[in-house]
Amino acid sequence: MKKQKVSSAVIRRLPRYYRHLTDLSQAGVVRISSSALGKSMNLTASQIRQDLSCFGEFGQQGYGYNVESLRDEVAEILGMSRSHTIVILGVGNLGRALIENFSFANGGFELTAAFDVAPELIGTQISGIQVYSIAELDQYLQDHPTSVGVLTVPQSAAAAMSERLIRGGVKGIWNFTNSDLHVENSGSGVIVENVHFADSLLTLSYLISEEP
Amino acid sequence: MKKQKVSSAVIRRLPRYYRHLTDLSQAGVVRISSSALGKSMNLTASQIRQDLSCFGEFGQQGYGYNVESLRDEVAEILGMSRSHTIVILGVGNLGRALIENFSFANGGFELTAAFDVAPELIGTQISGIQVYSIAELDQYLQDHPTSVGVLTVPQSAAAAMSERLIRGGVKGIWNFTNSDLHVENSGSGVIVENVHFADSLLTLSYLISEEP
DNA sequence: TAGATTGTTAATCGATTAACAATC
DNA sequence: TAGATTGTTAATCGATTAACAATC
Repeated sequence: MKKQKVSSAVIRRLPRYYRHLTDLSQAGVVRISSSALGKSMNLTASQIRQDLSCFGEFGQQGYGYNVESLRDEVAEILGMSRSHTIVILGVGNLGRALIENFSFANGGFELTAAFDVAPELIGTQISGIQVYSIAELDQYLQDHPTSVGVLTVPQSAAAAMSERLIRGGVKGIWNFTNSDLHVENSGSGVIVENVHFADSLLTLSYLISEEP
Repeated sequence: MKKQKVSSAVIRRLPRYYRHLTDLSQAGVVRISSSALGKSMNLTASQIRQDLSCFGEFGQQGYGYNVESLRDEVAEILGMSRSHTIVILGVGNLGRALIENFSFANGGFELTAAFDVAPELIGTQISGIQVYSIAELDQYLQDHPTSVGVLTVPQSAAAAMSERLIRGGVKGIWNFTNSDLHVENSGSGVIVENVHFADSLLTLSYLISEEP
């Protein structure tokens, strides 16, 4: 794998490559050219070749790319085989929705625990995942090295929970609270990935409002 | 409001401006300069002035911007005062989480109905929102002009539901299914805004895997 | 008035697209 | 071999940053 800083634009396209290649593979497609893949993904062939060249040489002149092996390469690039572990903070509707319906395993993540403050939830299991008291979080993280913490807590709790996750040694925070976490100054190198529903809907609002 | 095509990069920053200005306003801040706002949002002062200049002149030399009135301008630009209506397709965990916990009203949207196939849900209300049978969708959209449809259905149903929403005359689709909808060829001008959890988590996976 | 800060024009930087020699 | 298609270098396009006259 080449060592060069890969631009964020490229990184954000990688999961789409993975998704499309998975679909193609399941549809039985064995090989594909950059121009065919581009057509199906709404990208130029140039861009696809340029993107992939950040990571290596996966194609063959005159042939194109083998769908399955390219898919595997992208999975590897994305770190999907690294057995990351993940815990969820906040078992409200959204936390529960993720636990019950989101396939962490498909992304190479193992969901190991959930945490909440509600006494009626603590000690129960949801889809086989144990719910602990938030009070046990720090100890848990110490005992169980964890790659990512998911923040599905109320916005008012976001900053404090984020700090505890960082102190607990997570490498990333998947933030569903409608706020910008400030982790730069922690010097921890922790990555925050935001899923801002509200921002997303407002973007849509703008786009439909501008229509003629 | 100036008429120029505004770049997607700028549009995606607008909700963040709105969010930060709301916070500032609630914190009692009356005026702010582009450089101070930039510092708090991790943008350059230039970029902020450049962004805002796409839509008009909202500042004053030597003073900066009035927080509250800039916030109101951004809200207007985002179309938040247009009384958009919205319906949810799919009342699983995620649909329910949105109905019960997401404040559509904060974004200027009125949530008017939900649809599902489950007999035990149809006819009930969730947080005051009536759940209809998916079979009634087309008639409903005909009777109640709707701005946006939210797709929280299983991926297998996404394409069909998307088509029915478009035929029903929505202007936008808020897509939570892990798939790329192809609406370009419908010639309808419908806007799709995606919230791809899986892509987001894979991006995070990449970023934490690259760390030293 | 002097200092601060805007909106805008120009300069720089980065990302996308095009072109093409290499080669399967 | 001839045709197809890659990886990469060069050209273009767009977005961000810097600079500055205008002015509150």
